Amino acid sequence: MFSIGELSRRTNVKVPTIRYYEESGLLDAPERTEGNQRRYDAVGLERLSFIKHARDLGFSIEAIAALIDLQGHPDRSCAEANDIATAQLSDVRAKIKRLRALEKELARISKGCDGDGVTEDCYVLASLSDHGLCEREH
Amino acid sequence: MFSIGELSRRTNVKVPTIRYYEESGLLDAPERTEGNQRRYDAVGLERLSFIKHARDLGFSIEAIAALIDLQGHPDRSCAEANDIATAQLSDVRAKIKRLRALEKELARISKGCDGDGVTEDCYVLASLSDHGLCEREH
DNA sequence: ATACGATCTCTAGTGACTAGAGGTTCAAGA
DNA sequence: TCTTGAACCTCTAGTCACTAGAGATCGTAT
Ligand SMILES: [Zn+2]
Ligand SMILES: [Zn+2]
Ligand SMILES: [Zn+2]
Ligand SMILES: [Zn+2]
Repeated sequence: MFSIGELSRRTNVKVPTIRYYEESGLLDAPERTEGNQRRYDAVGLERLSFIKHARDLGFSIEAIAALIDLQGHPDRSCAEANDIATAQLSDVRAKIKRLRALEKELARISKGCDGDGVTEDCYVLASLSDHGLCEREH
Repeated sequence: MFSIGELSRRTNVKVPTIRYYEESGLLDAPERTEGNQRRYDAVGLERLSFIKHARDLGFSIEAIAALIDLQGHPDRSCAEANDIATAQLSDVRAKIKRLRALEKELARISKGCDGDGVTEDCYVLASLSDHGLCEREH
């Protein structure tokens, strides 16, 4: 049995975030001391580690709630878990694609200015004013 | 002179977003009709196009405000504009790097599950429970 | 017994919008 | 000129995943 601060230290999840997860329904409300302080056990620690890892991989709170729900039904098909992971992967890939397009344009834009001129002639400002200078869509 | 709806159509920025930009100080408050409706001119259109383009490239409202301020002083050095663009490029690159690490782990995780088993044996759920299965940090 | 760090609840703020309520104005057609 | 209805107005609240702070209480070590 350990306090919320101890749980925080063991998982690298901040105390207010742990309370937020409880309020959001991701974490079960733990036991309390007589003085109303939360006390966790190994199950709580494992659960929070799962949540932390999933958040680090970019899953939304909603997706994590669904995954936790699945975990609670060990004999159900895991198709939905697979769907959630696949959707997350697609999402990440879409973000990468978009960011790569931005990277190309930004590299071009920042290369066009050495920071030595005046703003009137600045290629950064000119580029932002005119998408026609961009080499592709973004 | 045209309405906010017309400005919205020409820039592909939604009407409430235009009002939000005005409230945030990015757009000057335009003239109003006797009945209190906003009326824009070419200058407003140009300004909003600039903002839209910068937002599409991922610049924050705050950065855009700084860039607009620089635009208003044509004879000042453009070093700051260059700094802002460079910082944005670094930011995008850092995001790409992180997302690529996530992509690798997520690809491994979702490949390890074909969605045919039960959740008890699911590699997706096992991987989320145990960061030790990950091949690298993320 | 006292001190003091940790914990409690509650409210509000972040960024960049988006949605909705309830009311007013504009412009086109009759 | 009148009427209709789309477009406009302001204001509040909601989104996501936290983060910050106030003010009060608790737990534990000395
Ligand atoms: Zn420059
Ligand atoms: Zn562009
Ligand atoms: Zn599976
Ligand atoms: Zn991992």
